[in-house]
Amino acid sequence: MFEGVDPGTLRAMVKALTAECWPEHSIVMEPQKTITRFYVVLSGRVKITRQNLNNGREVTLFLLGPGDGFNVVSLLDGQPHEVCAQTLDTVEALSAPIAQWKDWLELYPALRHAIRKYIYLRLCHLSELACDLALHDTMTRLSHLILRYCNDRLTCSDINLISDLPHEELAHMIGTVRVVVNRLLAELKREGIIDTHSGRLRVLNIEKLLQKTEQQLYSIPHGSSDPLGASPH
Amino acid sequence: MFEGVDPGTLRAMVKALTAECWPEHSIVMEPQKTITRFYVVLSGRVKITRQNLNNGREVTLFLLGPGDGFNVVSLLDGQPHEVCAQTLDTVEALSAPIAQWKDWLELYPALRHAIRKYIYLRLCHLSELACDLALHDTMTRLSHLILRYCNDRLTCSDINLISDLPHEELAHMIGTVRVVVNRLLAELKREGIIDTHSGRLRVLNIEKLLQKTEQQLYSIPHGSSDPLGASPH
DNA sequence: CACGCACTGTAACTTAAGTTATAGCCCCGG
DNA sequence: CCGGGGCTATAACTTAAGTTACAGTGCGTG
Repeated sequence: MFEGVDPGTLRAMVKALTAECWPEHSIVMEPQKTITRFYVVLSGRVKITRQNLNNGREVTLFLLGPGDGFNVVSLLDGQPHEVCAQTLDTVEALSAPIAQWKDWLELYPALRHAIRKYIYLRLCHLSELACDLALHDTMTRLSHLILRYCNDRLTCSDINLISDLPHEELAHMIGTVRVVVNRLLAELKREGIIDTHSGRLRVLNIEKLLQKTEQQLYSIPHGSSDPLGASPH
Repeated sequence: MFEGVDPGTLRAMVKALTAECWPEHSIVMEPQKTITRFYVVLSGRVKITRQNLNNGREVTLFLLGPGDGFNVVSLLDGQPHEVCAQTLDTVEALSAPIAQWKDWLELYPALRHAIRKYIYLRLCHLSELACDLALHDTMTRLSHLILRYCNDRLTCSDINLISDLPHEELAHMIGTVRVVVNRLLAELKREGIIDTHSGRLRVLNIEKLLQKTEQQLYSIPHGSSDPLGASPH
């Protein structure tokens, strides 16, 4: 979030920031407050969600951890937003009024660049989410989710932010429901791709997990008169 | 896109802009070119899409018309993006290299604000799309689409940008397929909510269309034991 | 140490929505 | 005025994924 911003600037800013703390599973802000302050998470996780009051469904647009900022729209002169921010753990955060942030943005080019880059990441995340929802089945979406939050692509023994989430929360992140996530995780476990012990998700075989995301490839396309005579299967 | 930017600034900019024109149904740029130039549409429509090569599915992230800009990510120092821009009509556009736009952004605060606001709108649109896909059924999504593109909420006799699109394109905008859109439109027609003549979609009853988006409310919730003392079985 | 609570695990069933197929319509060009 | 291409319309069928229900498991607390 603040990469490339020099320590002097940060020190100047920190005096004007207010520290706040919320217990786990509490609501950080209601829609009408989405345009008053911009927050930076210090510890704990916050989810930005939206609900459908008719059918009780919920979707998580962003899962934020230490170093993440939220209420980006407020920095873009936006209107109040129909989103809800909720904590998943005990959360500490710093915040300042929007007007203050705007002053800083005018004053410090490095901050401007950092925020610009951060907004870019947010845009990417949202378009990823929308594409996933529109183009892929639930298994592919779940695999994507696990892969995306593998913090280290090589070792991949730890899936921070996500590894201890209940199935319900995972479901919200890929636009489905608890039972389906459970079903899919059971399948992945059966195939030795993942493992869950004491409520922690671990990836055992990242190659196989990657294959899962493209499994549609392997399903034979009906007619199946193959071009080169070699019959598959 | 350029609201609030004074004519002097625009005049200064226009000299450095390159005019381009593409025929309908042509590809404007490939993913690797998404970080070289920023475009502003003068006439015609452009769709920003993403595809799933496995199952041939496609989703339209943005439908842009005159006055819209595209390649916003490039202004945010982004990486190349796996999106594809295609024209729906003959399209005229102005463009300039990213570096040029960045200079302008530093020079003209009004332009900075305009772009900021525009990016906000894009973020909103994407989060709307993601929420719709995750939370609502296809009928609700289609109704939302029609309502959103009703250019005038009162008269609503014209659905610009959308009214002459083939069902296939509408389907891409709500993450479904042609046949389903056709089915849903047939239902809306049967109920006298819309009308299609000579390939143009028109809204006849906007109230009823609004109701369609919340229809989940009216479906009786199975058991239906009354709220006043009946045992929930 | 047992009670309750929050979560996981599964099975049986239902349904929305995707797939396949085929017929008809309309406009444009030869 | 005929034929073909692109689009609409509709029906029959299939399936992924959502729903309901209930049993099991583990953990913290009184």
